[in-house]
Amino acid sequence: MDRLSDLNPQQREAVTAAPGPILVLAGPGSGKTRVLTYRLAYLIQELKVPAAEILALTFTNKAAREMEGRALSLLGGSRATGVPRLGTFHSTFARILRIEADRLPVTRDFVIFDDVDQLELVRQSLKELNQDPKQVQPRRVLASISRAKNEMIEPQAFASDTYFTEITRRVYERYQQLLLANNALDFDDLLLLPIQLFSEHEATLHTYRRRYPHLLVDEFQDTNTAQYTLLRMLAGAKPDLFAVADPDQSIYRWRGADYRNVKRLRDDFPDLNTLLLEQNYRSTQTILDAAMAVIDRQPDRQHKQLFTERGTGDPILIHEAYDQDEEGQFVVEKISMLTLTGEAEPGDFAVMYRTNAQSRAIEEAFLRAGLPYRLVGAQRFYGRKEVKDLIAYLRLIHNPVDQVSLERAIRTPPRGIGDKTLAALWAAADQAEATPIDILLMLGRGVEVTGISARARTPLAQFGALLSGWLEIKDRVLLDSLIDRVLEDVEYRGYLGSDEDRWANVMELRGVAQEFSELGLVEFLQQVALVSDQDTLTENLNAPTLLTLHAAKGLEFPIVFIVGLDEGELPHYRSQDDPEAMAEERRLFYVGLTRAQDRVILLRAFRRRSRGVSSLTDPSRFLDDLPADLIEGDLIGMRTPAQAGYDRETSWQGRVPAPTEARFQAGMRVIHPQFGEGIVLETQLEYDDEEVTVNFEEVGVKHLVASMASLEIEDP
DNA sequence: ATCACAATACTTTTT
DNA sequence: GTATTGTGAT
Repeated sequence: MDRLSDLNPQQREAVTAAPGPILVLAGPGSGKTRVLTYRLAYLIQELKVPAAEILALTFTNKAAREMEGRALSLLGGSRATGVPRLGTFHSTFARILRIEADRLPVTRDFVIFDDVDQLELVRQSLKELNQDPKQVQPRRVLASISRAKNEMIEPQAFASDTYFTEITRRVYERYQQLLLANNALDFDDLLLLPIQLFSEHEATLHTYRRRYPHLLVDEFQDTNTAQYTLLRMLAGAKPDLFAVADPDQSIYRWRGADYRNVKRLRDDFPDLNTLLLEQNYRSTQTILDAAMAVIDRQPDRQHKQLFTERGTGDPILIHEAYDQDEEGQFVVEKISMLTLTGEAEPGDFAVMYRTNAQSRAIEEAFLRAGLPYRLVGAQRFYGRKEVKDLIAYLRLIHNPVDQVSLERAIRTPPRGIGDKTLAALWAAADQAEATPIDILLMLGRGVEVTGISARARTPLAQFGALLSGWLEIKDRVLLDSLIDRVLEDVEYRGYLGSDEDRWANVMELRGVAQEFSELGLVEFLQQVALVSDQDTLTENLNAPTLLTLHAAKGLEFPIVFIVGLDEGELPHYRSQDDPEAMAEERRLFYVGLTRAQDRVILLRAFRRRSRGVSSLTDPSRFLDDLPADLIEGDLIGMRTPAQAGYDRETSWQGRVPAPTEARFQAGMRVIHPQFGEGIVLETQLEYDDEEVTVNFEEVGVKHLVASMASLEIEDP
């Protein structure tokens, strides 16, 4: 292969390794995706493997598409041997399930339930079990069920040692029944069912083993038990398996990902060929040193010496803003400055945060400045009400036993059908041993149905008539015409009123449907369920990108801002008492740092608003791990002992009464052990403390808490 | 009986 | 700031 000279010796060794079980342990920015793509091309061009025998699995659609693009350009026009199969775990096995639907408890028209639909089923199950949704949180139950499914634990095997787990076990059982009754699968089923299928029908497993003797896996450290099991099944005893992994970038533990699968792979394949990629092609040495300092604090971890030939580069800038609004303002100002001086383009910047909710303050800063930005994810397009409404109609038309969609569609827009009418409809369906859809269609034709009152009949019959019209044309007209007809029939535009934004979303979805006209409703609905908007990054806009640290994995930017480096935010407070979760927060910070090519700018806010209340924050513990010689900025030595504040607030005796009078006054000269002398600009009494703004001669304006910052009034 | 609006509780990360 | 539940008007 002529392009092999593009690679360094380590990369070349990996790409040209003899077929067999191969694990490439790679650091960030070491060209993982590149190696994976070259391997794909190498198999086809040098080893003459028919492309159709290669199955490449990724976690995101973005990664799959990127690989596809790179591979195509690498292979040129030589695709005579077919096309490699490239896709996410979920979409790949969803496809296989449709092919093998005869052996499944669902038909090949099954729909995929997203988290909102799943939650609906959990609520329904809880109601049937006479559980108060206030006492047993549906979200918790669902999370617990999902965890079990990722670990391949069936309802019967689910351990129920507490009241909560017993409830969960029963809900789990009922939830599975409801899914099947709706002819639906959830995300976890897309992996679980293939496992069941393969273990029950060995011949089928062998068919797929023969079809794809060559496996490629990206981000192997993110596999969960179900995914690992599937890989092992497909791999067989003597596999050609090429996996790339970076355990330090494992950030999906909450989704069942287990980086220990890397170790399991070693145990399961004793002849595993493990290769290392340590040279980094992305970042400056300063950034790598900082990142290593952060990740080396992790216990039980093999040290990786990351190195680059890019030189030292700029120090890492740390800034403490007053609150989240000022944090956003600082980001925007910094970007404007660096763009104006010509040091960078708007598209060179990324702003990363722990939670989607944090994007708001940043967005507002951009909006105030009148500057454009790109937002990844956040308010998910497919999660919007208007979008879900339309999808509910389409799902109902495609799969009439989908009761979750029926309930949603029949209620929106409001047409005089409420709880009582629906209850009557379900009851009538039960009695007639038919589906609610059958009853609706009958009513639509003017047939009398016992159990349906005169009052309920009119709106139900009207809806039934509309439905029968849609079912009749669904196979004859193109997808976008079907959508137009539905929207028109239910007067959806009128329902939205003058909300142009929401109508625009509906039209955008119609636009996506238009692209799927050829492929049809099944493919469209699957796409809608499995493709998240995390993947829909508009490439052509030259503007800063706003995204979560999770969404940032696999990407790189010249200049990276990470905001919200406060205790409770990053690390997130939900990870506080679980060491494994805390370790993951650290890896998340590591991932963020290593996205940067040239510069990293870290921000934290002294005061932060969450849940409506504004409170003071402590700087993130991760800031302490950055070597002093790599950083510059105004936070150095600022970290306050977190416990000092806690002790006072939680003990009864030592409770400090709220100061009734400010000790400091504007204009006073004060002295601070670290910051030196300064003048008080402003003071403010805050529930049990005094907040002082001081302009220090040496270090500029600082916000301090009087009781904690040993601030002294200077004698005149 | 249904629907709009107000009050209330809750808030990680994503296929 | 948002999802869910409760209440009062139609």
